[in-house]
Amino acid sequence: MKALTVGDVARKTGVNVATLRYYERRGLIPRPARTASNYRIYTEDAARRVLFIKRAQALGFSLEEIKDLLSLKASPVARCGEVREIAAEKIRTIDDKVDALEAMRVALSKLIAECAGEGPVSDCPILESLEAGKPRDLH
Amino acid sequence: MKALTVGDVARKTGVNVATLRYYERRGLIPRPARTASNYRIYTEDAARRVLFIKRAQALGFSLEEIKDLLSLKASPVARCGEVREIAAEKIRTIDDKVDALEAMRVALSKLIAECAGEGPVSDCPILESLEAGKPRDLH
DNA sequence: CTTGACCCTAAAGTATGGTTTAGGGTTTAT
DNA sequence: ATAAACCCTAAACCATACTTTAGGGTCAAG
Repeated sequence: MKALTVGDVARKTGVNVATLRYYERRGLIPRPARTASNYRIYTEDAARRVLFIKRAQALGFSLEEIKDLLSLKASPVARCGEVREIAAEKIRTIDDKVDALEAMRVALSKLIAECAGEGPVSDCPILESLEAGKPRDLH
Repeated sequence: MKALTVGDVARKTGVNVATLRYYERRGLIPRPARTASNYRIYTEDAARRVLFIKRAQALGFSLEEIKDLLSLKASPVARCGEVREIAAEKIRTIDDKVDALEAMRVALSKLIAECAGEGPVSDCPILESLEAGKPRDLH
């Protein structure tokens, strides 16, 4: 396998070189070998690992969770069920976020529906409903 | 109207006293009058304003956006349509977030469906799909 | 008159995921 | 041999919304 510089890995994976060094500090990618002049030397494996990280991020995993996923992946005794449970838990937190956003959406839609969009803000039903003493059924 | 200390307002609104001082620094609530010993003296109005802020936050508005809403509210020339437009724009960003979360959810569900939850992680389809060279139809 | 509950300020810390800066070597092409 | 393009480190900075800490006054009850 051929040697890659930090810039090569950055280009291959689409991340900033500073980000690669940051991932290394965070323990998400192993410390690579170094040249005599102290330059990092990566293998293709490192680039693959960065892509793993990016994909997991796209699925909503935090760097800490990805770190857990990676150590699970490297563990000889870990069971597939553990990974599945992490994914299932992530779905639950996604659902919670969606529910919260939907509630906001519904509340905002109601307010907009009440607002003709005309007249001064002193008559604005949206602002009015945000004021104390007039708690509409926003929840 | 009777005078309220920062602690009174905190209790009435359910926020931390440090948060009230923070809102003041951020320009979300006006600087209140002070006693001879430099204690903040609030009116009921201030408490109402804090509740406005909390409600707007619950609808997904950031402190900066709430600041805009508050100045619009105080403006004699502002039109109700401006508030409506801000709310409409907020709905659009909420929808974008929901869409992104739904996409994650779908992708994770597919992965979980593929995983029997048994066997070592070396055979885990979830981890496999996150690896390079095996980009399933996650999007 | 002392003690505990409150108040004050400025500054630093928390969490998340990076990016930017400062200051300084190395490698590559011309 | 020199300039551009890269590499290195440590530390600071960005956004968001607060909380915590440190060090120090004030007020009400007993």
